[in-house]
Amino acid sequence: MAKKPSIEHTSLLVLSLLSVEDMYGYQMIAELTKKFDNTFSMKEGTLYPVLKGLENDGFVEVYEEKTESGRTRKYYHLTNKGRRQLKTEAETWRAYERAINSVVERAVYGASV
Amino acid sequence: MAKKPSIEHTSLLVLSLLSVEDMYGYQMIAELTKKFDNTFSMKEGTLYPVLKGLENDGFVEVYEEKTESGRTRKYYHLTNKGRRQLKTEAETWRAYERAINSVVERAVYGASV
DNA sequence: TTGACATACCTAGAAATTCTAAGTATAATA
DNA sequence: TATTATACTTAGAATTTCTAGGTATGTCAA
Repeated sequence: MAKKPSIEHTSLLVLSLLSVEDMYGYQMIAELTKKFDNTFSMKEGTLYPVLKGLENDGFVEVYEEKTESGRTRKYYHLTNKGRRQLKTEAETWRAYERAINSVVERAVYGASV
Repeated sequence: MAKKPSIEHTSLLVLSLLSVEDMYGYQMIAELTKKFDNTFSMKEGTLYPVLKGLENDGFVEVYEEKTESGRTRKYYHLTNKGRRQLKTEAETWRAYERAINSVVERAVYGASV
């Protein structure tokens, strides 16, 4: 249901996270794992290709930074174009959510014994 | 994000509709098209294979009925097993919805000119 | 009665997204 | 020094949905 491309949960989540602060991939997964407490989880094999796509579309910019320990991380920064995209995707999500709920809320769960 | 099989929007919507009354495929599409006013639409190529799957899983039962005009329709009836499945899928959907929203609601849309 | 259109259902193959299951490399720790 | 945690990457498979056809019947106008 609903053209897949119009929902795009992964990019919506990533753009939302990046609208607050710059983050690196592994950190996003940790953040989401916490919020989604065990129920759902974003896989690395899902995230990294999506990040590459967001970069290609100009929605995020990448820069490398070293920790004190010397480890290198790739930080992602939301561009203005990315922020507009976030707004669009968030609106699409909300419309989709409302539509699903308008059907699900009417559902009758009572056992029809 | 989120194992596809755990969301299953199409079956959630179908089971929800059938929890209220028996319906036939074409009717479900008409119903959903109305509720989703133009934003999303369930395609026949999506619905009918899903109905077949729900039948195989014992979530729905099929029977044929003729209209006064003579046209034959295949009506779908929700079984008790299907009703339990609906409950499960609705709970999964709500958990998923909450999780997504907990991230999206924190998003900052203000242009960072 | 013929053609056009709406209803009603079906299906194969493609497209899109996500997952699995590896792999590489470095830092921390035990 | 070996193991674990961090951090990123990728190929191929799995799953869901869409595209784009197809069949068949009933209605209605010309």
